[in-house]
Amino acid sequence: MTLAVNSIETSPIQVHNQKQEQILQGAMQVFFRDGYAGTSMDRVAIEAGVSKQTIYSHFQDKEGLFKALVERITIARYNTLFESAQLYDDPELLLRQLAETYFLKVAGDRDYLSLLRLVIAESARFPEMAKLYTQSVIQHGRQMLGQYFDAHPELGISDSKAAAHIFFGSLVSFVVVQEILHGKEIIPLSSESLVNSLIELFLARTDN
Amino acid sequence: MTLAVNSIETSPIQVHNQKQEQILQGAMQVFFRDGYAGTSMDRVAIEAGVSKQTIYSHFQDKEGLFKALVERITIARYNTLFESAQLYDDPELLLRQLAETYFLKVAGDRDYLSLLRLVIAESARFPEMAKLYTQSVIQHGRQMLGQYFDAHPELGISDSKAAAHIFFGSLVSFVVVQEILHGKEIIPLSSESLVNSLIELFLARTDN
DNA sequence: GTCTATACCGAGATAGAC
DNA sequence: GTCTATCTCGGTATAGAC
Repeated sequence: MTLAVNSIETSPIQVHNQKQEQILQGAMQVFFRDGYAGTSMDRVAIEAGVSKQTIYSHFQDKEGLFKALVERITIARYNTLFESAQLYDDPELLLRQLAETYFLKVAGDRDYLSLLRLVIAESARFPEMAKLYTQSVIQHGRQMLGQYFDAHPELGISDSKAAAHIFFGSLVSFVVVQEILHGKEIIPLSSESLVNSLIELFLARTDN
Repeated sequence: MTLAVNSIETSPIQVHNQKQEQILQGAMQVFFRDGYAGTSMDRVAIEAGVSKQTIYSHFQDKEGLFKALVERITIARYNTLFESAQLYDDPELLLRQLAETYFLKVAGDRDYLSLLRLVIAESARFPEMAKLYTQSVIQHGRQMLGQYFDAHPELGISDSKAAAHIFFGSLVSFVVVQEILHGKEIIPLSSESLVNSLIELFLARTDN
């Protein structure tokens, strides 16, 4: 019951979280590269710089570590995806900014790409994970843009939800095809020309 | 050097291909369900109804079996994806038929969905496989539709390649989100409303 | 050409020292 | 709480009988 007031050690809780963070950092590298089944706990231990037993003292088992990792990253990163996005009233400005934010934060970031690939890869084994991703990312974006379309009838969009899917779906499939499926080495297509064509399509009725 | 004219055995080549076909059928079930790293050769042998050694006599190793399987399915299935599609001159008919063909053959077929998921999942480990898929499926569709757009300037499409990506990308992402990422349990969206909205967008300039 | 049996290694998970 | 050492099982791949 002695109080170690002069101890230079950080508090137990701090140490706990620091270790967990360290483990998750290493786990991310390996899971993102090798997938769930391809990842060995030995490699995670090496990559994180801890022993295997330390991992098992912080997480129940391999599945628990994996779920904790993906949930953490999905929520942390995607809840802030469009937080910096200003809701311009001008449609062209808004659409352009949404697309540029998405390309900057997702297509340009290896970790985002790896997470997307991993969630798709494990969607059959871990359906809850896929649902969390869909809710955090897709639903969020679709609802926001759908509401915007509803508030701007001059765009002449009859089905705002479907239109929002088309907009974000074009961005997602661009990333999937060009970056993940190596499309940029086979069918070059710049993100700028995609965005310009999207603007052209969605604003066709206002230009006339 | 005797000719076994009365033999009731099938020819060696026949037997060879039959066994290979049998192995590939079993391998497909397991690889599609468990992914590359999650698949064991024992399970493939059980599923295919042969011994493990038989597999190794027909294919070099696990990697060779996997590559042979995916190449075979990708080429066989996707080269015939749009072969039945009639090239209607009317834009609405054409777009509608392309979308319906895609949904019928891809979204409605568990094997197509599994192949797409698998190719994405293994795109880092097997980039050549991803490139083959991109060439056989994406490039094929984009080129065909891009040429159609170029031949129909009345649609007012300035960038035919980007527009073709938007069209097919919306279909692909619909399948990825709704079917693979379990979106249909979270954000219901019918394929009909998607197609109608696509038509609305792409034909906006001809309606006026 | 196909089977059964086996070699050998690396996987996930745990015991026990400190 | 963290480490080293170890258990046990299932993995890929092969040897040898028929």
